[in-house]
Amino acid sequence: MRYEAVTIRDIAQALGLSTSTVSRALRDSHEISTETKRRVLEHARSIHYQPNPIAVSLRERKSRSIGIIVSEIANRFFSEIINGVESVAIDRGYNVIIAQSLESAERELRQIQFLTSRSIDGLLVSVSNETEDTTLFKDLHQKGLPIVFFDRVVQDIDTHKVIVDNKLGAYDATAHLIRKGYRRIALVTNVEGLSITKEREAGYRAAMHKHGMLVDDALIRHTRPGGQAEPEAAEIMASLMELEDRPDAIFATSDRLTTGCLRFLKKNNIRIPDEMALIGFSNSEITELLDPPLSIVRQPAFEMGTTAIRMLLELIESKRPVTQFRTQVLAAEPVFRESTHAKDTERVRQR
Amino acid sequence: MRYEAVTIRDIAQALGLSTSTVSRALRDSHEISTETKRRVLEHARSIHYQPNPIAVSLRERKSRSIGIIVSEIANRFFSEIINGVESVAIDRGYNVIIAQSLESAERELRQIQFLTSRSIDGLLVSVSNETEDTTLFKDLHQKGLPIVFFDRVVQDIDTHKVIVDNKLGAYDATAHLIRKGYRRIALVTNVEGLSITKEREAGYRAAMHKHGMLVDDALIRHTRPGGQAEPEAAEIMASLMELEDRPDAIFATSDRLTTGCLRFLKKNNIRIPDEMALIGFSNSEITELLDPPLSIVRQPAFEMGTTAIRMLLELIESKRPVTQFRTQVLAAEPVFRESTHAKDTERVRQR
DNA sequence: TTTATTTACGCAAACGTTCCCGAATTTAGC
DNA sequence: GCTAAATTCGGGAACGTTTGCGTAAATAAA
Repeated sequence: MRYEAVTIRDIAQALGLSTSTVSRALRDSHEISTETKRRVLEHARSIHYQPNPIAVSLRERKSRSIGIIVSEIANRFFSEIINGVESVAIDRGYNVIIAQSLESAERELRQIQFLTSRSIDGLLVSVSNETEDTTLFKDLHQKGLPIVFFDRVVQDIDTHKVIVDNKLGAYDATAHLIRKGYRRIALVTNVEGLSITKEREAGYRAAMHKHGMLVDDALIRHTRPGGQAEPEAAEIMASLMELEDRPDAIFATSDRLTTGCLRFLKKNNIRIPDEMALIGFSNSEITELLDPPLSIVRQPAFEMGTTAIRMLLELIESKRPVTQFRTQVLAAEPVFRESTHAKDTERVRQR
Repeated sequence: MRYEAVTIRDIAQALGLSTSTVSRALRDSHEISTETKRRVLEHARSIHYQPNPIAVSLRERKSRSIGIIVSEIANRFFSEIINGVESVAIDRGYNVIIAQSLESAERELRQIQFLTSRSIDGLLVSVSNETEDTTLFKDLHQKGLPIVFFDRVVQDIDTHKVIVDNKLGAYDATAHLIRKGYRRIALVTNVEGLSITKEREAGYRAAMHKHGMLVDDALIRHTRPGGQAEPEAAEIMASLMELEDRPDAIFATSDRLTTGCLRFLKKNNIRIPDEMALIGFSNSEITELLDPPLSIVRQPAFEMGTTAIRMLLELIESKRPVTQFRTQVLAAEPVFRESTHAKDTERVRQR
């Protein structure tokens, strides 16, 4: 069921040349006469010659393709990143193979093995929320496979990384809530071990302290590793609502968590923001169309993708081993809308 | 910058065997003694042997990877399809290479060439809204490359296809609007040449006729090939609003168009559904959280992905050329919410 | 015992490239 | 004129597999 390909040998035979000459002619080597080059190029075009990339890969020991693994494609944040990655990869002649872990460490392992076994030239990684064991990445990195981490990075591997300023983003969101008069601010956040979780929690705490508010650990809730964010957000919300001293605002730190919280609030007819304010990290393009329009912290996902792939290509195409690594930090952009409007009491005061 | 791989030859030398014996042992050939097999397997595991897929591909002339091209990844409908594709591909040992055309015929061509040049075993295609020239697909198909079209299919290529029942879905949506008392129903739809556009328009017309309403062509609007759906939806809406006899309902036939219309209506403070009802094809998971909750026609995207890849694998793994092709039709599911609630007058009448 | 058959393995070609060497021919240097 | 240096090309190995064919040893059949 395979369609027969035209090879370099076909050209050679047709023109009475050797395969080496044809190969060199096609690659515009200086040691081939212009006349021969012309003949080869012309004939190659006429029979629609296409080099076999598999053979080239085998010979060159590289594939001009890179792998990217994210937790899930159907998440605007990640698909935007992928768009960014693809946009520059294509220009540079690289193919990108996309894989998703679906927040499963096992599946992540399997996908990575699949990718590396396909001799990709480099790897772009945002780890799943379930991965604790990072030896696989360490091994690959040590073996010389170029890796760039983005978003959810693993701390103790020394390579290029690109993240957003999660701490500042979380700080801004929290400070905004405080300014608007909210006092009991719950943090509905990701799995505890994740780099982004730590950073965002730090931002939350910093804002609270800065404004002289004490942090109630009962209001800080993490999701479970490997779990589904949306239903977990609902669980968390339910338990928060049972507190004798309920929160008056929610800060959710991911797309799915935010919509999960919103869904819960609407289902239970809890008015936003009067009874409960809501702000969340999100890259959805329709948060302003929600009811109410949602305050969010938006991450520069596309840009994150482009810088990550640029860093990776830098590693791949470097002549000698790179030892100087950097972590690029992008700014997150808070967008404040109705879901965090000033509290009733505050509104009165502000008049 | 490449990490040295462990090959079959390493195993052979270590065990004093030939590469052919090792190869056969690894593939569990019957002509290798169980004892030798045991030794080979054991040693292979101990040194973390991983077969080089590039070499296998070159030898086998197939790559165990398939390509999929969609208009854009960052669209819930397509990312769900991809999820479906991936879920069965992984199980069957296939890798899927994802590409997006971004509604550009040129980019589509380039991506397809890239995919095929990487000797993929098969191709999953939903064409861009800009493609008119389908000779590329015809050539590939004729050369024997297994192709399965999904969603936006090209009519005159005889191969497996999977679509949703666009006509029925559009019929349901339109009939629903009519039942709810809307009379001037505008159709904001995709590029004219697209298969899905024709089918959905046919459903719209059928519903209108069935209910004894005449179709006003001024209310049927198509987007331009290659354009951006959201801004175009806004344009279309603006021009519809300038009609002396305005529509009282909008039926948008894609995700982006629907949100584009919604955004326009909200920006111009047009009340939904009182001044204008809205229903649209959409696979967004948060349409019920919008303001107002949106009536939609949801497509079984994941299932579309799984059936498409199954069909493709059927073609790929078939021993002899397949000549009997089928088109699988999946049912779309309408979900009615507030954005198409009964018209004021109708509401009164219904009491 | 001899012959036929099976078992278990090695040799070498092939997949389509690239590139190191060597060699023939032409050109330059004197 | 002769040597040295370009110039232009071909031979063939290599990348890591798989597999057709050959063959020695072991076993079965006679």
